[in-house]
Amino acid sequence: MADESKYRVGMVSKMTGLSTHTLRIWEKRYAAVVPKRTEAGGRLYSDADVERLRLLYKLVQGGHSIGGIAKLSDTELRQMAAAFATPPSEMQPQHLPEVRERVVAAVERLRTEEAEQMLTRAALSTEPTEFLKSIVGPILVEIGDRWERGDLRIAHEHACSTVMRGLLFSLMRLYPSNDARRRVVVATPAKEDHELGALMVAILAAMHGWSVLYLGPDLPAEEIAYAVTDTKAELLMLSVTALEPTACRGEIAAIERAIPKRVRILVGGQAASLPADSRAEIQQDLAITEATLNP
Amino acid sequence: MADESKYRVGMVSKMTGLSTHTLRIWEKRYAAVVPKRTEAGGRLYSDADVERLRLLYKLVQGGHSIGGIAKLSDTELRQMAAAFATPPSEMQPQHLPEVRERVVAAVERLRTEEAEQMLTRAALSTEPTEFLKSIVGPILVEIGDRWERGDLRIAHEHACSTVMRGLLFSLMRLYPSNDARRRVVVATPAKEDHELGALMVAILAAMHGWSVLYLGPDLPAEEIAYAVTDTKAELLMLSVTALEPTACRGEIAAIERAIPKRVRILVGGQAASLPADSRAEIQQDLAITEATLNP
DNA sequence: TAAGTTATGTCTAGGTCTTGTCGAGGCTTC
DNA sequence: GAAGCCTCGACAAGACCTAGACATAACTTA
Repeated sequence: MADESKYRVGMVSKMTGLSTHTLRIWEKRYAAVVPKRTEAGGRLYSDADVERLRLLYKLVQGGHSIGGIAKLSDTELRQMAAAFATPPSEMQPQHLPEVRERVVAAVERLRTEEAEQMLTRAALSTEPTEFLKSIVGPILVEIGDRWERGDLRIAHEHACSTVMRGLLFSLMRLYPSNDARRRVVVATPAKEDHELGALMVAILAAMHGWSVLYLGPDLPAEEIAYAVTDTKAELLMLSVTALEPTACRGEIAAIERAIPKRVRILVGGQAASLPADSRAEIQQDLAITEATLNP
Repeated sequence: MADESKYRVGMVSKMTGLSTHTLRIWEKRYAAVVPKRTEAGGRLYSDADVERLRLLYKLVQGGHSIGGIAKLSDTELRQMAAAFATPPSEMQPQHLPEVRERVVAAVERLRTEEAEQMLTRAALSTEPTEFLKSIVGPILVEIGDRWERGDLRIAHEHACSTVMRGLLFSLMRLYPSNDARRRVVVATPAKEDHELGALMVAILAAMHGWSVLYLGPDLPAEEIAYAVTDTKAELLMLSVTALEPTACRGEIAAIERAIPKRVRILVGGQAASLPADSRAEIQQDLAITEATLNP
């Protein structure tokens, strides 16, 4: 492990892909790497030097200027390279699991401000659909599971869903719907208290330019029908998470009878269930819903 | 690891999606970000600059004018992005009674975007307590009354409370609680579904620097007690709007038995009702609650 | 409704800075 | 003596800089 300076400049050129000219000029102008020398003045690079050069080259190819990065430490370079490996404009997908973990940990300690803060950051730096699918959904599922296992309490579940509701409401306000022609009503049938699914699809719709009337959870069939008719909506989205299938079918049938035929009906959520003769469509996957919402 | 200003304009362009022209002109016209310079005059952006630019771009894409938001602080931008679609600068004081009227009219026609927009403006241009007392409260009362008279439907009431909830959630996020010592838990007892009152006091508390754990509506006594104990809160605020007095007293008694004596308990809302031997305090008026919250 | 005004993004022009590549002339090594 | 390396100065392409002109759209005002 002694002095491992063993490569001469031509060798390093072949190893890194940089020309010998470039190697020399990077040293002269930016001191990007400063190899040892033989007594006669020849450059002798170490493995560490080569590693560093490869890192630099990678970053330069990625668009960084050598002048700007040449003086950074190896650690910083590695960080940048890691952050750079994936598309630069969005938060890295591999960070998402970590966000999930930390949010759940915060909820566990009932530190909702922390959870909120992390979620907000993630929401702002992630593509919204991705955010809903990779953060919000999984976290809700995890909290729900752990609650059923007795691992978490109702208080945790409440705290978490409160934070999520706040966040999703805020997110929805980011998309001012202005296209009055494409109206959609979003709600949850009577007795169905879980509104997070409805909020998520409401956001998707708003994102895609729809004018959203979000009515929230637990709304009787005739009220949903009234809202659809009154606003001349062309689409109705229902979310059913915990309702028994029978009740679900009953409500949906009642709604179908009461609204114009031209109104399309989408039903999503884990407990979605349709009457036999229904014209509504079940959509479990947010991605599919999103496709449906596209003009 | 210092404040590494390391990205040049072309790089930042790739990272943010803004053209180099736009980056320069935003700097020149609005001082949206003012990057460091190299000795030769080249722009050097830091990570913070990039994040700010992404935030700005996001808001601009969402319909804001760059001129209106360029000079806001990072915090304000984040809050806006997370909470409000309207920049704080555009707000002018408005006539509160008129706002009320117009909001109610919008709800009547199920035009929630309109209602939301007006409320948001009012919220941002009015002193928060004033806003809650003169706008939110009265509107809820009016809608409730007209619903009982059969003048409005459940759908209207739902739409209205949904808008309000969204707004109040967003409003709450404007006050990041930082004083970890003064913790307060806000919730609604079991079977009490109306959370707007709780949201209102939660906002008041957050405004006054409390660290708020908002648990939402319909929480069993033992869960509330757990949350209070676990977070070492020194204050518990309950809101009771529609619960029968007996149930209310029962829940409150159960909570009192389960939490430390030193925790102060405030109960507000139209249907607030205390057990005979209670040490809790009833507070109907937001102003009084606010006074209590003051250090 | 038409004609200004304002706000905003894009483009051009002419000059400076950055950076990779070359070649000349000289030294070492095999 | 051929190959490899060294230093230094020159050079061209491309990235950037400033300033100002334009095009467009939204809003005001006449």
